[in-house]
This record gives sequence, C-alpha cells and structure tokens, in this order.
Amino acid sequence: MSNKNIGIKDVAVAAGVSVTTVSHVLNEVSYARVSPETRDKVRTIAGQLGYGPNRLAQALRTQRTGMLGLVSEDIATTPHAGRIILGAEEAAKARGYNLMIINTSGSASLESRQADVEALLERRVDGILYATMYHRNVELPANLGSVPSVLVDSVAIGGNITAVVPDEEGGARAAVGALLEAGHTRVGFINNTDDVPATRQRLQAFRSTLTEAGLDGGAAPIESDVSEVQGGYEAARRILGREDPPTGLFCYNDRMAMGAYRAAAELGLTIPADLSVVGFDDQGLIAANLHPGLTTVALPHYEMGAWATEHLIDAVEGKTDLTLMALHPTILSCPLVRRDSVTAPRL
Amino acid sequence: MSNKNIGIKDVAVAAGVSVTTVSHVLNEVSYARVSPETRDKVRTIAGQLGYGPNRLAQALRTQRTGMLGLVSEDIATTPHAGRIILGAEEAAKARGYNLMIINTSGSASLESRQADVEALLERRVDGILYATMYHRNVELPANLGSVPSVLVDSVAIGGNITAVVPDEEGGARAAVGALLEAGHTRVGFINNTDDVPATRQRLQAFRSTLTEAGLDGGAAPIESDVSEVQGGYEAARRILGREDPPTGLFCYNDRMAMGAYRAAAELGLTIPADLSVVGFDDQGLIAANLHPGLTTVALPHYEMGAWATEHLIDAVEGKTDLTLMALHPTILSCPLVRRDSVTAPRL
DNA sequence: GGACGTGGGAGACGGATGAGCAACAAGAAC
DNA sequence: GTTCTTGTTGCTCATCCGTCTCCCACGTCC
Repeated sequence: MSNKNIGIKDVAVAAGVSVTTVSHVLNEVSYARVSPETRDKVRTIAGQLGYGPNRLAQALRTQRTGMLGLVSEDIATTPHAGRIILGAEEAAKARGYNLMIINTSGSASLESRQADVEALLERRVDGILYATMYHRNVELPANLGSVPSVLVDSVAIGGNITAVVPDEEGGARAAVGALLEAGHTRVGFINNTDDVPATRQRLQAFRSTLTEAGLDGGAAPIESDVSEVQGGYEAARRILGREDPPTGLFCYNDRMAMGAYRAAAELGLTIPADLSVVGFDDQGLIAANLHPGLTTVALPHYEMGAWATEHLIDAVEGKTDLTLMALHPTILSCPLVRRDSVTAPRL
Repeated sequence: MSNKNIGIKDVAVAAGVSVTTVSHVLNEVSYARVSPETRDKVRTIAGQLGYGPNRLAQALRTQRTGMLGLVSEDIATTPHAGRIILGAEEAAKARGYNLMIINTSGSASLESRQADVEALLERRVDGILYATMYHRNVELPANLGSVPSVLVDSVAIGGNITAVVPDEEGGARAAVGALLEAGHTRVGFINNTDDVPATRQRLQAFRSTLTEAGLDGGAAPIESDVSEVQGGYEAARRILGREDPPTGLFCYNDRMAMGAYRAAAELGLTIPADLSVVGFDDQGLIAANLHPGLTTVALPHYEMGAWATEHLIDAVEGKTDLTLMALHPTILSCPLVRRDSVTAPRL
C-alpha cells in the first residue's frame, strides 16, 4: 500500500541518486544513460517506499493530465448512459486514462452545458466525450472545440465534430428481416412520434426491407405513439384492431413492445404463436424478462463508448486526426438478439 | 468562451499589477488589502481574457484537488449505480467538486480494487466514495483509509468506515403495512435466497409486522428463490398453489414481483382484485410499466449518493469527523410508492 | 516614527527535461 | 611509452509548469 507522502525526492535520497535519475529510470526515458545497477536500485527503493508519482505535478509539467471528461445526459434515467460510461471507462483504463464525469440534463440550456464543459477544461482534461441520451441532433457548447472531442450517440448540428452513432437502419432491417425470415407477410410497425433520426431511419428501413422482399412497404400497417409502454399498448390495440391485422410486429423499442405484449394478451393473442414481436434497444430489464423473452435489436452503447474513447485517446496522442473523421459520423452495428417472441405465423 | 492559454500572469500584465494581487483579488483573500478600483480592474480584465485558474496548479499548491473519487461496482448492470452516481454528482457539483469515476466488478479481486483506489490516490482525490451494487458486507482495499472515505449501500466487514445504507426494515414494514392496511390477513412473502442483509432484514420485518398486527408472523407463507423474474414466478406458483393461498404478496424485489404477475395471470388471478402485490426497489422500467402499476418500496440510491458526498465533503473540509460516524451505518428511509397493485381482498 | 493603506518578491508544491560536467577508455600523435 | 584528443558512459544542475502565500517595501498622514 502506498504512502502518499512519499515524493520522488524521498526515493532519490534513499537511493543515493539525484531526482533527475529517479525520474529518468521510472519513466524509462529513452535518451537517459543510467547503469543497470542504478536502475535496479531505484526501482527497488521506489517499490519499497510505495512511491507513486503525483499525477498533478506530472500533469502540470507535461501538459497532459491523462484525464478524459465525459459529459453525459441524464445518467440515471436510462440504463443506456451506464453502458456508455462503462465502455468509455474500460477503454480509458486500458490505456491509462481516467474519466471525469459530469451529468447534464438533456434539456439543459446551452449556457449550463457550456459551464459543464468549462469545468472540465479548467481541470485540463486531455479530451472530452459528449454523450447524449438517445440518438439525435444536438447543439454543442462552443468551448467543446478547445480540446479534442467526440460525440457519442448523436450528431452535432452543423456537425464538424467526430461522432459515433448506432446503425438504426441496419438494426431495423435485421428486425424486420427476422420476421420475414420466419414467414410473416403481414408485418406491422409500431413507431415513435418523436422527430429523431431513429424514428425516420427505422421507418424507412422498415418500408424498404418489406418492399425488397416483394411486399408492399408503402402500404404496410403503421401506428405511431409516444415511445413508452402505454403508447405501445395503445398503438398495438389500434394496429391489431385493423381488419386483416399483422401477424408480425416490429416495435420502435422494448418499452413499446412491452405494451404490445399486454395488448396481445388482452386480445387473447399468444406470443409468438398468434403474434410475433420484435423490439429495439435490448433493455436488460425488459427484453429478457418478458414472457416469452423478447427478440430485439441491441443498441451498441458499450461499443460506442469504447469506440469514442479509443479514438479520442488516439487524437490526444496525435495518432489520429479527428477532423478527418468529422466529415461523417461513424456507424456501429446493432445486432439482433434472438429470444422467443418470433416464430412462423399460423396458416 | 475561455482561452486556456491565459494564465494569471497574463491577467497581471494586462491589468498592470502583480500576479500576487490578481491572486488576492480573484480568491478574495481575507487579509489582502487591495483598493476597490484595482479589484474592479483585475476582475474586468480577467473576465475579458476569459481567465480560469489552472486547477492542476492550484491543487498542487494548495494540496486540494476538489476531486472526489467514486469507485462503483458494475455501473452498467443495474440502474441503481446510475442513481448513486447522479446523487453524488449533483451534490458534488453544488459544492464545487467534481467526480472521478472508476468502475469495478462486484467480483473483482481485492488487489484489483486496491489498484483502482490507488489510481484515485495518485490523482490526489480529496476523498473517496465506494459504492456497491447492492446492500451487502464488503471487504475493502486497505489503502482506502488514506483519505476520507464513505461507503455507499454497504457496510465494511470489520466496519470502521462511515457507511450509508437503506432502511431495509422500515421499507419492508411499509410494504407489509400497505397490505395490512388494505385489509389483508393472509399475507405471503417471496424472498430472495442470497445471504445478504436485505434478505434477513426484510424477512424479519415481514414477520414482526404481521405479529404486531395480531397475525401469526411465524406461520405466514414464505417462499424463497433466486431474485430474478423467473425465481419470482416459480416462488409465486408455489405460494399461490398452497391451500388457503395468500391474498397479499410482498415480493423481495420488483423483478420477482414481475414474475408473480405472470404466475397470477396464468392462474387466472387478477391483480389487484384477486391478489395484491407489493415489490421492492422501484425500478423505473419495471414498476411503473407493469399493468397494473406496481406498488413498491423505493431504494434511496440517489439519496445515499448525495448523503455520502455531502458528508465526505464535510470531512474533507474539516467540518465533520467521519470516524465518529463510522460506529454505526447511517440508515436512509425507503419510502413506499403507491401505484395500483394493492386493494382490499375479496370477501 | 508608528500606523495605515497598497501592493510586490520570492519561494514552494512535485516532477520533467535540455544542457552540462566528471570520469574513464580507446585511439592518435610524438 | 607518454601525452593529447575524442567519445562514451553515468549522472546532476538549473529551470519550468501555474498558482498560492508568507513576508517585506513603499508612500503618506498624523
């Protein structure tokens, strides 16, 4: 266990060498000429004393803190933020960086978010990760530009900042594909009413996947509602109440799918025998716990956090030029997670 | 927007005073004697230049970083961690502190966790919050003691560290009380099989609340299983399959309650008309989204995070002596959240 | 010549780093 | 064989990073 009152000076004295030499040895400075014996001695003594460098002093001198700022929206509201944080934290730890986290509200004013970034800058973080709660276009505080930054799960309005987002379209195609593959020809979509990229892209992918399969995507049943359980329930009631109702349902997210489960139960429909359902998000608490388990599409939050961190660190260390990547957001795939809510339709 | 290349020296030059004076003014040093005019000038210039102090240099000099370390178990696995983080972050921000977060695994070795703490210590955090995923007894890395520390949602084995935990007993009493109040006399408990404080304390509270109400707590129906949806389902099947089954069910957590919902549905029992259910945890995604909404007991994760941070900062600033509080863990109440799963039993 | 009223100088915090210096060996010049 | 040159090895000195803070300096007015 290290004693934090030990400085490099103490190691130097104990080893009978200068501070410079200790620094050279411990940092393995390439041009330093120190005999193997001295190196050993320094290292041994440093170990015995439990010396660890004062990262503050180090940072002050080297202009590198080894800290990354992460401003995340609504950390506690969704489990998504947790996965982003985890991905970022593990990637950072693997490369010797640490994360400084600031929470902000999705509805916070630009000034407030600017103040958050400012706090990070005062601490001289090497770079900043800016994570939003869901995939959308966001207006960023201007001071974000003063250090390398990466956007997670959103694209900047006027976008000239490197961003990483989920492959909404590919995910939706996989979801619809799972239903088609099982033999469904009457496939419906329960969509969200918010005007966000996910809504538009999933809808478009839904339509074109059907069309490409020889069905009429333009005429497929679609109901929209607020993207919560209740909205899903109501939209499902509507869509299942149509004449010639769909036998396969693609839901905007797992919460809406949960509502669809209830609607189906009330209508005497068994899942998956009478109705196959596919969700989106793979929210652990819902998807795996519904009965039957919900087949859904996973959002790559962990991966986005990790990807963003990796590339941010590359930029900090001069191994990458972020401005080159800023032209188009990077898209990470959304894998289908198969459970038990999809099967062949009744004849 | 502040330019981070501006130092106190630049402000001094621009204002035509010494660095000392700028420091005096900006920090409002009590014993400093500076004329109001000079003060104004310094402040104005600092504002114009967008000066912000370099917190690293400040910290190096004052031996205070204004950073708190938070090591949290399994950030992404449960939403609980998010709430703790949020509580801590907001409390910290309110007092000018920032949070440095490290994730660890609940099953991580003592060495690995010690390394995590070490990383925080090297960064000279002023104090450390150590948060576990659920209420349990935990063996702590020894180096935790080198700075003020507070344990969140757990108690140290050999406990001489200030800790804050939920009031399991009070929560369970409130849950059972809600059922009794509605008129139930046959009340059952679906418990967890893990040997953690929550399991024991909720069981004990369940029994004594019944006994105090004139019922036979010792003979009340209890079934235990793993604390997941499936376990809850199976335990509920067992308990509802008994002769003279309970009309009111207290479940160890919301996930088990979710399983009980399914068991009830399969048995043709309507909630709450035929069966009243109370959960524990108030997991947003489950409790509010089940149908009918689940009456449950909320765990004070946000509050624990905030409480711990408040008191940690007090200790760091010398306003509190943590060792005095270390004798007994602080207990935060678990409020009952009433929804629609409890009503009077059928006659 | 004290007592203000104003303000500045010079470390110190802990570590990184370019320049410099002593000691010694090998080769060159005589 | 001795002395001088040149190079290498091994390590140290002096600074600097940006801020705080103790202590001192100066002018002025009684």
